[in-house]
Amino acid sequence: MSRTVGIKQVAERAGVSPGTVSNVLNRPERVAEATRARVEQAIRELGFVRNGSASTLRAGHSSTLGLMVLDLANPFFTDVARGVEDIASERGYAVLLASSAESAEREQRNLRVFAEQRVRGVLLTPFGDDGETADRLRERNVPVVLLDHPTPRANQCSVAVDDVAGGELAVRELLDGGARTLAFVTGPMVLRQCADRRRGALRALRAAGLGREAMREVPVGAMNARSGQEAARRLLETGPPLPDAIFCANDLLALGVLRVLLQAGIKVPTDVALIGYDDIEFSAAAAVPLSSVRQPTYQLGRIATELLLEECDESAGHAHQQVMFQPELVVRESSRSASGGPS
Amino acid sequence: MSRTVGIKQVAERAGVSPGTVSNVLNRPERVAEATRARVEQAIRELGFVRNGSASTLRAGHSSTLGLMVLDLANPFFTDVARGVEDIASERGYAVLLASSAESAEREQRNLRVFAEQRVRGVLLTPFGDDGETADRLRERNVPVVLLDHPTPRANQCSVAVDDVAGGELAVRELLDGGARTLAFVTGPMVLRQCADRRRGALRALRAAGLGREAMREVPVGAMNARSGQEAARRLLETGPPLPDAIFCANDLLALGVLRVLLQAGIKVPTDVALIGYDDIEFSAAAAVPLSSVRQPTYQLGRIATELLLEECDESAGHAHQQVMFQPELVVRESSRSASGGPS
DNA sequence: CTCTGGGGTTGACACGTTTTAATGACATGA
DNA sequence: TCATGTCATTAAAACGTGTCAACCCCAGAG
Repeated sequence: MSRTVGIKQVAERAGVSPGTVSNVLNRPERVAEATRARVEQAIRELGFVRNGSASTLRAGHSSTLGLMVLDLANPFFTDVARGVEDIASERGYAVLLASSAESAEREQRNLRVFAEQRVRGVLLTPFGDDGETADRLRERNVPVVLLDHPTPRANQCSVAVDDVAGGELAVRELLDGGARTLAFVTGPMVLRQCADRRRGALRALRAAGLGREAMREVPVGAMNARSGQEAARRLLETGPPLPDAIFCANDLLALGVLRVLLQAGIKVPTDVALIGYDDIEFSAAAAVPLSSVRQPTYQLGRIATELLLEECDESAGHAHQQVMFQPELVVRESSRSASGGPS
Repeated sequence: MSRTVGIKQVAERAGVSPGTVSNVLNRPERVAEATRARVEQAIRELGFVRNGSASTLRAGHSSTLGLMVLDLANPFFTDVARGVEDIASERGYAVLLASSAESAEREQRNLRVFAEQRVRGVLLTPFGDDGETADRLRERNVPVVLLDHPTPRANQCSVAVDDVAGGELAVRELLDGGARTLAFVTGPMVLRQCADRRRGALRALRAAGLGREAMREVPVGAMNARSGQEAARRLLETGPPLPDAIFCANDLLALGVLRVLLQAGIKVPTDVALIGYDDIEFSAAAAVPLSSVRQPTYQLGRIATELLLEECDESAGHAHQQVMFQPELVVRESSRSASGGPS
């Protein structure tokens, strides 16, 4: 029935004061070789583990970062998370991982948990794009880096990929394949990712001399495969004249769409061309290997974390940065038929 | 330059003592209607957020659960995590999510973070199977529920799926399809999942009157698609007589294998049959829809969390349970050719 | 009138750590 | 011998919350 072992018990065992133990833990250089060894042995013998809450309470903030993504089930975000964790743990930070599951309510709830835990900083892929959420955090002196979300404002860091350019790349590819009528399968427009990719798509249309009526929009509630299937069914039901090509705001959506199309006996890309976004690992292995728009996912997480830690480290004068990567088109089989597509 | 707002500031503003504010937060029924309203308003006005570290410090434990999985990039585990988060947040608990990335060192490091944060309990998919890790946690009075890991020991809870039965199902399916020589693509044998599925596979072989030499084992370092590709390349390189069928310990491995086979012009299932494990969402959408072994993934997370919370709630006399689900075979196209397979 | 009881509220302490100013030990130089 | 300085260690005071015994007030009973 060993009582909880704290810095005090360690001190007693090593024959020093609690303050010295604390010094061994935090500024080992200030303590004499011999005593340090004694303390360290006592720590091992007692199996002491520092009480993080007490440290946090005393310091006013923890050594934990909060990472909030839109959807943990999306390989895109787990890749980002890998990048975040790698850097964070390298620097001695732990990561509190949470998913807003594309719901404003869950986002707020999770941010409250972050706040209660007094996380040192937050990496946020916001659900809405108003920036209000981030502002509220900054008011509380919590550094925030926007993740996969650009910002025009100079008072905060952000790391993002140019989704307008990406949308343009995708649709240009479809148009180059010969498509003249399109469908855009997308999640809710409050998601900046969707809105920007749509803008890019429209831009590509315009550049090709087509009006926006050439692209039918098929909005669904979430950015996952299930919603993709729903979208495809809706497309099939509402009219036989299928579009020449479909642009999905997301690879998950695209995989769902693809599945339903194939089940309905529709050939991809011969009957309908298809392109997704994110280039998740599974896209290359799909029934018809999926063309997509690749982003430097892992890098996104790394860079964002580095910026955040730099901002947390008040010693260094930190200049806010808005990093913007360029996406890259990955052409596989789904986007244009071997013949060059319908014309 | 507002000073940090704590229970004390709230008390002052509401004209009550700090103790009362604490009561409003933790035992609202003990405080009179009118004062409660006043306090709650003060809380809103000041934007007060309870300091979790202080609570934790005082209480001796947080209201946070630790969840450690083998691989966050594996949809199997993100599904489990969804189940965990749903139950946890329903009961007012937060979830500290960590991935051991199939590395003993990372597992230990993350568990140390859990320990420092004084998590209330841990859901653990252990990397090794010796049970020592779980024991050490229990010594510290941290309730542990083993997740996706059965235990014969009556002194702890566990939730698992019968992987031996699953391995048997998978291989029997391949044998029923006419296969006589097999390959087993698997992660390291320290992973219980791999070891058990292998045992099941061997049992199926025996039942069919075949010796263990009928199944060639192809071990790889990790349970992901990249490793699957590596395994397939190794199979292709080492000899033209390919096995009739391949059993992968994991859908991720199977997707990797599938990809390389198809690239090499090998027809699945005509030339080689293939079956995976987990039935992740992407398997159905693969180039050749993947046969697999389905587990009640989401349920796994839910039940495990319920058990853990029950164990944390010391008031209720908690009886340790070992829950074991049965897996289910999902036959798609990859496991047997339309003709009934080679014979 | 006093006594009793109970609901509502308070004040003070404890939780485990970090930090700061103070203390002690010891050597050096005057 | 004493002043001075350096280095290692210590004692004590926070940090913000939860708990618990004590307290106050008022109603109802005697």
